[in-house]
Amino acid sequence: MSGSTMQKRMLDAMRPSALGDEPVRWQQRKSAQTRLKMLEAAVDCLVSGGYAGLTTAQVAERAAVSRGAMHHHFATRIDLVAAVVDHIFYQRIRLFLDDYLGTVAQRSDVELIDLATEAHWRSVQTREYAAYVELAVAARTDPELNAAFEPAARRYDEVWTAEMIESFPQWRDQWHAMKLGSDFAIAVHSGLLLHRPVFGQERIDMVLQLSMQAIRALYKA
Amino acid sequence: MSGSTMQKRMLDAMRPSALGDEPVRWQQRKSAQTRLKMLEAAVDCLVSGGYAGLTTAQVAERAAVSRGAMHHHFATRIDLVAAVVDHIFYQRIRLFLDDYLGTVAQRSDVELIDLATEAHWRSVQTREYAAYVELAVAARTDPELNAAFEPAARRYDEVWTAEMIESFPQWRDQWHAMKLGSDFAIAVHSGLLLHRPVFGQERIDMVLQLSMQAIRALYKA
DNA sequence: CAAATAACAGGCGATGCTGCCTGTTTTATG
DNA sequence: CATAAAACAGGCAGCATCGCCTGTTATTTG
Repeated sequence: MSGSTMQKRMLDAMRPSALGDEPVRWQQRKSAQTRLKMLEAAVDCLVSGGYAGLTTAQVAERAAVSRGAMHHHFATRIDLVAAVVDHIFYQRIRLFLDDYLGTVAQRSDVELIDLATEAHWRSVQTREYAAYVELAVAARTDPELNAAFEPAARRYDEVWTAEMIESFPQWRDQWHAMKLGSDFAIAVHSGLLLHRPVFGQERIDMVLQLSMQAIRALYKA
Repeated sequence: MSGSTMQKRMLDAMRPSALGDEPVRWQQRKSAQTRLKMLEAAVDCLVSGGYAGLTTAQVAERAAVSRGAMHHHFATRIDLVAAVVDHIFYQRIRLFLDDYLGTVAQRSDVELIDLATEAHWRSVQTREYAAYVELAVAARTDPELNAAFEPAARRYDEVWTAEMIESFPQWRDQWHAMKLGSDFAIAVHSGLLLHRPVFGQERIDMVLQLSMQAIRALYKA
């Protein structure tokens, strides 16, 4: 299984429906470009102001587009939010793969788990993950957001699981352990991120080390 | 070290300055009662509507007090928020101790770690922890809130650490390991809470089991 | 080249929140 | 009992945001 095949399959599975084939018309290209500019501005708003800071006026200002253009692409705020949700999950997959696949060349099987775990820890420190956390937390108390968020989150989880089974056929007989290790890493890393301001780097590193030991022990058993 | 002594010491360390000695005047008692009613209403708002849902109007309505009474006790919204922060940390300590100390009677030393870990997992499933998460996440993007939250969070962490050393003198020589286990449990549990809607109970239980093994292994080493 | 359509610009009223303000009632004090 | 002070009630202006609306420009198509 080549890295590029894996990358293509996962990205296809998570690609927002709005991003179909590459358009040829100038208008459509410009439109898609403006749309992307607004989505990136929305991520900026999420990171700097949280879900409450994701307002149509703020996004329009950051993206340097008029409120009219905003309304043309996203009729209501929740339409924008739904697009941002898809965009964030897509970017999370894309950025993780870019990072991880750049490290796996010429490595042995056992090293891959460590590399994947380390890549995951790096991935939670990105602005995209910060935006994801804002959405995930806000979705717990906002039914409209949750209606867009939870299905996307479930699909992301399914793609993640399926890919793990496909990409590591050598461990197919113990994929339950792989899934457990993945869930474990996800929980530890996001929890560490939440408590980072209080814990500080030193205690973070200690917990990361302990977690890695637990994951390695899981594969030996 | 008796449980009640430990309980008193920790609660004293985290008690909000507003809660001094028990007042005797009717007015002051009524005032403190109203104040508490507003703080509890604020927690309700946090849990059901997130930090953005913590508005002065909503809190006043839930607490069934006028906006004038609200303003009398908390001149500005941020004053209310700061009081809520202290209230939440105090309640977290109080509820955890109520739970944990109710389970430690007649138990051996090694069991205490398991019991404390289980009590901690229960504590993150309370409405008070849900409110804490809302505040912790919002504090990352709201400087005013962070100015009230981070000092309180650090103090909570210090009280927690100091108490661990005081309460388990038999393991004083390996308190670094204890601290690491505590940090680890905190990270795993809060991370699991965030991903609970996607993971589901079964995978949650698996990760909890794996985490407990890692903690036990930590104490054997 | 003309008609149609897509992309974009900006304004308006409604809504909800905040801070402040002026009264009213209840309790404490000399 | 009179006065002060605390606790509480409710209203009003300022501000930001949202959804919707009417124009304007640029591109496509017959």
